[in-house]
Amino acid sequence: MGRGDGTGRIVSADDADDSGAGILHVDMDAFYASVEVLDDPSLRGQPIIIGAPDSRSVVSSASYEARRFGVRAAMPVGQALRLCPTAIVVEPHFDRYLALSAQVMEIFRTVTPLVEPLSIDEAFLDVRGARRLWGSPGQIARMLRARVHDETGLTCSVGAAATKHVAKMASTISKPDGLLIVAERDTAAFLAPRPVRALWGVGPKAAEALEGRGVRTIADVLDTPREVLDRALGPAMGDRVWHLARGIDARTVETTRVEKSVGHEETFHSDIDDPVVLRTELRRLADRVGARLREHGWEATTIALKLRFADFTTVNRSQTLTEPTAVGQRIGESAIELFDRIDRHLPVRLVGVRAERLRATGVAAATLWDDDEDWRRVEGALDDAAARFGRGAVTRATLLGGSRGGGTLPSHPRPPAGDA
DNA sequence: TCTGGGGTCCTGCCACCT
DNA sequence: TCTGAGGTGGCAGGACCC
Repeated sequence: MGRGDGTGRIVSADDADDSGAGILHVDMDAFYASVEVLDDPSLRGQPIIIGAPDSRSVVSSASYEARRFGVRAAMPVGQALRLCPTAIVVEPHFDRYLALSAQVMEIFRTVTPLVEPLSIDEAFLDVRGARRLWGSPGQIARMLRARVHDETGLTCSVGAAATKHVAKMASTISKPDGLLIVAERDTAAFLAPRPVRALWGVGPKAAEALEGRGVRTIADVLDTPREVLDRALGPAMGDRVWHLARGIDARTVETTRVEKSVGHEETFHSDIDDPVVLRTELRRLADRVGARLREHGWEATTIALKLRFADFTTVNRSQTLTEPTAVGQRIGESAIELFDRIDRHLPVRLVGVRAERLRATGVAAATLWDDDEDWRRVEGALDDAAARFGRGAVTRATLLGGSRGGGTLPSHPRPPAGDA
C-alpha cells in the first residue's frame, strides 16, 4: 500500500501492488500558489497567500511554506497574516490558472478519454482500459506525474484505487508531490484507521454527530448499526457513510457535467443599509446571471435571492417564474420582488442572485445592441442554430439590452439534464 | 478570528391535488 | 360534503465541497 517518508505524507514504493486500482485521482499541489511561483520564481520557497488584500477577503490558496504556519484556504486574510506575518499576499490571476488547468486536463486526455474534471485543479481518470497502451495503473500514474511536471513545471499528487472515494483519500494522504496506490484487496485495511472526517461528505457537523456516539474512525463505522448512522446523519447520509466505510462506491468517472444553477454573489466592502443601492446591486448581479445563461443557451425557471446581514445571519428566498427566462431584467425584477418581501432588520453584508432549474433553449443566444453589426451576428447565430437543431427548433432569439461586452455566440450549447 | 464565491445535495415543512 | 392518506412540488435553511 504505502509508507511514510518522514514528511507526514504516505507514498507508495515503486513496486507497490496496483491490482484493481484503475481509478486515479489527480490533484495539483497548492495550485494557485504554485502557478504564481512558476510565473515569478522569486517567490519560490516563500510563504505565499493567494487572496485579495482586502479586510473581508479570505485565503484562496497558500503555499506549503505558509501552511506550515497554520494558514488554510477559506481563512480570513487578516488571520492568515497574524499566523504568518512574513507571508506575501498575491492577488489571484484566474485566467492564468484556467489556462494551466486546461493544459493539465489535456495531458490527462491523451492517456484516457475517461477524465472527469472535479474542479480547476483536480480530476478523476478511469485508466482500466488503458493498460495495453500505457501499462498498469501505477505506471500510468507515474507517467502522468512526470508529464505534468515536464510540460507545465507544476507538481501533482495522485491516488490510485478501485473507487473514486478511495482514490481521492489516497491522493490527499500522498500530498504534496506524491503517489499512493491502494490495491483493491487492501481497501479495507487502508480505510479502517482513518478518521470519519476523511469520508466524503462528512464535514464538521456530521463528524461531531458521529463522534458524539463514539464513532471516531471508519473501523468504528463498520461496528455501528445502520439505524444509529441513520439517526445521527439522516437516511441519505447514513446510507452513504455506511457504503463508503465498506469501500463501496458505485460512482463511475463521468466525462460530462450538467449544471443545475448559475449565480453570482458579492460581499460589500462595508455593510449597506440603503435599499436603493441594494436594488441597483441586485440588478447588476441579475444582468451577469442572465448573460451567463444566454452564453450557455439556457433559461431558468426559478430565481433565488440570498441576503447576508451584518450579524452574518443569512436568508434565502426563491420564486418560480410563470415563464422561464434568461433576461437579466426579468431576473432582476424577480430578485427585487423577493428582496422587498424581506424584513431587513440590519445592514446587508452580501447579496446574491441565482438562477435555478435550468433548461436548454435549443437556440444559440446572443446579446443584442442596436447597431447593424450586432444584428448581423444574431442572424448568423440563428442560422447556425437552425443548422444544428433544425429550423423548427429555432423558436426565438433572446433579445436583451445592456451588458455590452457580452454577445458571445456559443457554438455548442450544452443542455442541462433532461432537456435537449 | 471573524468568516469569499461558486456550486450541489439533503431535510423539513407546507400547500395542493387525487 | 367531509376527512384522511399519499404523492408531488415549492420553498427555506443548512451542510458540505473546492
